[in-house]
Amino acid sequence: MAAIENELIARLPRKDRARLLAACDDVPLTLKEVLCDPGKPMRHVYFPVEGFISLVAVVEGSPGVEVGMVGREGMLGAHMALGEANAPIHSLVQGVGNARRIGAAAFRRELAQSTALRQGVNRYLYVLLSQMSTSAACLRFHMIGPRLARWLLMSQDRANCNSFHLTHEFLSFMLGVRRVGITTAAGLFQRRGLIEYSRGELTIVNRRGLEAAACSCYKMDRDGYTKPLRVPAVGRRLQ
Amino acid sequence: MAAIENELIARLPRKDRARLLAACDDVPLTLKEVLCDPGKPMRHVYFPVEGFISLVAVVEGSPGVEVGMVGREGMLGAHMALGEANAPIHSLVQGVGNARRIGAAAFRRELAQSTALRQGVNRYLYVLLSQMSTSAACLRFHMIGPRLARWLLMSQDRANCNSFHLTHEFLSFMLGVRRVGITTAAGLFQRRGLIEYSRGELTIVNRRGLEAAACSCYKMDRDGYTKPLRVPAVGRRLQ
DNA sequence: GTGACTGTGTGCGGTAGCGCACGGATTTTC
DNA sequence: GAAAATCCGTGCGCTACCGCACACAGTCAC
Repeated sequence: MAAIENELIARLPRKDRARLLAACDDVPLTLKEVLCDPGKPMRHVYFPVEGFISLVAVVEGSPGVEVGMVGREGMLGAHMALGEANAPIHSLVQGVGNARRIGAAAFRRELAQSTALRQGVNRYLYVLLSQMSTSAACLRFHMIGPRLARWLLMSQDRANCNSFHLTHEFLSFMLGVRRVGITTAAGLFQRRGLIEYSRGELTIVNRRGLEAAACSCYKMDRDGYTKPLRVPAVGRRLQ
Repeated sequence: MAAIENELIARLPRKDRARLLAACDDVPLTLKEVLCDPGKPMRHVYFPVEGFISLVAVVEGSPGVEVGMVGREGMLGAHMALGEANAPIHSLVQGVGNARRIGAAAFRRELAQSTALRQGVNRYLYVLLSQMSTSAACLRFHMIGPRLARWLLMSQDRANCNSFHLTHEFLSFMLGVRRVGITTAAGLFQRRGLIEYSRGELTIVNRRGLEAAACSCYKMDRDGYTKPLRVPAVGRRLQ
């Protein structure tokens, strides 16, 4: 097993993990690659190992906005476990890296064989629900600066690396604001020594400072991943 | 069986339905009743028959905002099927009526016994995910007027009745805007003959007109409930 | 090296929605 | 029937963000 592994996979019992990995391909995640479109059937399920994927909601009259992020802690295509073949949402690669990929049918077979996998996927679906509702409110009430800080921190957590390639243009798309809004907010962070960037290469310099600048949703998201990992015994029965 | 029934329950095979109903209480949904708080364990699962429930996300520095609606077409507590006892979000009764209520443990027993119930709940979870992502984007990009129209239409669909008790104050809370914003938008609708209201009693007069005034998210939501009801055969295996 | 392209900074007018505050109208309370 | 509470309308200044447009600096292609 690689030194670094997707966490849902890493938590599986050895036997289940081996079987799942045997059914997986190792694929690169290339920047801005579109992994699925809403309403279209998904052929594969992805377990990111490095890099991460953005879930983007699009409505009429908008270029889209990010409502969720999938990194090493999660997976893309969890809804397959709900018996739905079609993707509910756009998703595209945001941080380059690589992922374990498994075909839809094979994934269903693994689900049928592994209780632990079902548990992990279900738990992740729950986290996703919580994350989306938080994102919705954050999107509505919080200002660009704090949201940008949150986004950068979340990316760093998932990409596991303090510098990544992203332009203001792209960030503005993710946060659903104007490019200029990003320029202003990022410029402020740069002057305060929290980040540095130039021509699409952004580096987080002062993580603590950024945490202070982020809205509370960052903390909520983090808690979302750690807290629900313990479920009461009675809840495990059916998984 | 009552002339009107929750749709998830109505779709169950007769035997499963009878068993589930036997385990249910019939409870009234009273206005502004809080059915669960995030992070706290849920004791019951609700299947609304009439009336509906709002899912409300709260973040720091906001009074909250609605991110989802549960009516006859859905249920509150679907996450139980994911093995999580704790509610992911606030939910409170928004339209009075009544619901089938079942205890958490009993619900898990029913899930274990009924494939059809598992299918229905899973499908509904999928719908909820789609609905939330749409809501997030709608919240961000659409203006008060169209959002208000959408909200009224969605309520009407769920409450199954063209007039309900709600004040501008409450609407402003649901949509995450100022009360005055609602007054302005609703006043316009009233002058255009789409709705009528007075002291907390609001009536939809011209549904067509309201549909024209609503943002496209209304249609997206509707489609969300109807379209995914057909799943490819291969997807059913595990449910 | 020249030109094309990409990424960032700045400026300007416009506006949807905000916070706050007050006034009038109807209903409820006692 | 007087007092209190609820609900709705209006007005005013403010601000965060929008759309648009342009200038400038690295970077890349050839």
